[in-house]
Amino acid sequence: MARQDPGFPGGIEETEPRLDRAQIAQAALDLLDEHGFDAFSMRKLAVALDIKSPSLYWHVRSKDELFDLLIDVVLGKCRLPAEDDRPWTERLAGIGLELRQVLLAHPAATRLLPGRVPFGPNGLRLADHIIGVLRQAGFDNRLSSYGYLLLLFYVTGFAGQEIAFGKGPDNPARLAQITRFLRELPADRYPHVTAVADELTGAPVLTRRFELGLAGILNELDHERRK
Amino acid sequence: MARQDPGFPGGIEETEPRLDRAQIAQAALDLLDEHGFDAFSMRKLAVALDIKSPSLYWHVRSKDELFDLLIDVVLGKCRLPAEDDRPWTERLAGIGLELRQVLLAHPAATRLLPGRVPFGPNGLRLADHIIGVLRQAGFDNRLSSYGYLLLLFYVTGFAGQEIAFGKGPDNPARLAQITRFLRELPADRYPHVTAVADELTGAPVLTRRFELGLAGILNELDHERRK
DNA sequence: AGGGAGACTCTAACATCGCTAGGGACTGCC
DNA sequence: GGCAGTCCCTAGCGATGTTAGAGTCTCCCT
Repeated sequence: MARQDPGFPGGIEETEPRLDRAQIAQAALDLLDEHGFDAFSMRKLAVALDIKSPSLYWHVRSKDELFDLLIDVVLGKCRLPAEDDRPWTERLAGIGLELRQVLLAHPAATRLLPGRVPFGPNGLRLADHIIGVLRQAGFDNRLSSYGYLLLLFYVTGFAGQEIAFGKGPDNPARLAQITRFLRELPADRYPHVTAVADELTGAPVLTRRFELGLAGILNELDHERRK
Repeated sequence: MARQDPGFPGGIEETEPRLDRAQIAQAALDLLDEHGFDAFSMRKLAVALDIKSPSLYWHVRSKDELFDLLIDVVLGKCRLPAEDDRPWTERLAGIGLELRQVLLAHPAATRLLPGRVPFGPNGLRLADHIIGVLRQAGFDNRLSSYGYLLLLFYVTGFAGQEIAFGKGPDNPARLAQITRFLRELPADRYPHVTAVADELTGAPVLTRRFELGLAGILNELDHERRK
């Protein structure tokens, strides 16, 4: 009989110390990091684990479930600071930056996040932490859940697009390709794009932009509370 | 010899009225809309077009390039209002809402957007419009490009996650599944998540939350200019 | 009129993929 | 001794993205 796991994909395991699921997910993440998303397959993962590919399916229901586990491994790398007395905006901004950095460190895995609900054990721990910060700051349940989703959506969306633009730790070639493309555009048809082409792809780091939008979201959340 | 297209994927075609690329992309979008992402394949697309699958490769370099074209078709559905005298924040907020709505109307296609640079003809038209609004409002080139990327990243990220949570036009079942899962969580381990579980998945529409974050981003952009 | 160059499609096939069926070996418990 | 569970295997199915290469049709140039 196949090994069981709870009803929700990527969900909680009732007996924690399952040896192999963690190992498999980690190996998959390593493969993804090293060779990229397109080069990944269950068969290659099996080779990396010195196993035949069908054996994987005793531990994991499907490739998709593996990806859920893998996302949770990534989220587990997010360090959550212990409770402190900084203002909540500062604490959440820190978490946002941390999450973005973790995602950027695993570009191939980040491509899997959109379209998934990150509610494995580590994802839930992250969610609980964020919602906890908001509730302790005096937000009601409704606004706390707003805040969590906004933060999550913003960070994953930003990081995902950031990777697409080639601003992962690697891949400056991709950025150069985009820049060249934008420069060669007909200026009469896209006057504004061509005018700002260098600024669009220029700055090698988007951190400033990221912080800008993040601060805006947190401010707005604050205003909403005072209303 | 294979049909040519410019160096950048999803880029501009030099002679506009290519008959079949548009038809193929539209048919692919229809297939995606109707049967979802996982059910899509080049062979099925060929059947839908009453063609054998290898013939597709005369028009399109690869499945990936097809996806680029397809994204651009979706972005083309974004209606851009003619120039008016509303304040720039209002104009951009309108575009953001419009873009989100267009993406939500094509959930399967939206899953393709993260990880891609949306610089087909329609994507560029959209970019030029947004950057144009900002520049006319007095933003310099740097902040205008900031603003465009922020808006784009935020909207695509939000819509993508929104779809993941099952809040597309369809799929209330998915949402119910998540709610049930959250309710059954151990409250001692995830006290905050379980406390706000109903609020997290409750409201059937996220528009309010979307607008909240969007307003925050635009406000922050405004502050940045005044500095 | 003839010929050649595309444009567009086809058949055939390759390598790879996710995944299932079914069975063997090992362990520990009644 | 046997039963149940755990974990891995071999074999193979059906589907996928893509390439090779040849066929047909149209149109233009001489």
